[in-house]
Amino acid sequence: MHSTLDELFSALSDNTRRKILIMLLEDDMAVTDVADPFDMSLPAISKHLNILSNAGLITQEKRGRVNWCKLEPDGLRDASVWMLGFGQFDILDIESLEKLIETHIDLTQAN
Amino acid sequence: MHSTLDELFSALSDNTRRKILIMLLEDDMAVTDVADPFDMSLPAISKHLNILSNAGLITQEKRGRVNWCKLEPDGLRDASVWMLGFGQFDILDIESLEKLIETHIDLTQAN
DNA sequence: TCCATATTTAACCATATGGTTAAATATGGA
DNA sequence: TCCATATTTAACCATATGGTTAAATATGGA
Repeated sequence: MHSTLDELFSALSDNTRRKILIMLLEDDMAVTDVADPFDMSLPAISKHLNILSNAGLITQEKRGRVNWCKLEPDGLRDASVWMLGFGQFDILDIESLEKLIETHIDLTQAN
Repeated sequence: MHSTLDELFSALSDNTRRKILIMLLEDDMAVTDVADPFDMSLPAISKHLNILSNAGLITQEKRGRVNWCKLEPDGLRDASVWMLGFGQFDILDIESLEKLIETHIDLTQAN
């Protein structure tokens, strides 16, 4: 639950783990299916998934033999907050931020 | 120059380095002054500064005996872009984003 | 010229990280 | 009951990381 910024940024610092996060953006996945596209052993993937869990970026839920992995929506929050707090957010151009907000408002009103 | 996301997130995953970045937000600093608040040897700080440099988060400029460290304004860009691309930006509440934009616009018009 | 100051380099060390293979564990299903 | 499937655990390994102290280097200034 209470993962540190160290754990968060450290979890994000590996390309395999970032790819896994992107995959989980699509849908929840079983460990074996997460491992499939990688040229790497199952235990290695299992370890990566543990690291992502401990960082609070995913959750895992065992149903039967299958351990389902799903993205934790708030996982990136603390990292984003740190970066915002860092005050360097002018790095993102305002237009794309405004678009993001419009999109968000549209979605909000649609619900 | 071309630092990878691995290097970037990895550089951010250490609290000493994050503190150094925050310090440099205030002003450029000499290596010795950066080291001052930390209970750590100068060579250790020197290594941290190298890691930050390689990640593109700071630049160093030697003038005389003194190596001046300064924040690289675009350093966090790639990390932010990845996080935005990840599409999880609803994690930040819209109001604070809007405030950020207003502030930015104010600053822009003031210039 | 010679000492002080600022910083890096070298050599080292303990622990962490990211991978492996082999074995163990747990559940599903014939 | 017994085999297959899904996954983790254990033991191991090479390399990376974050720290240390001692020595080297380079510049400034009396």
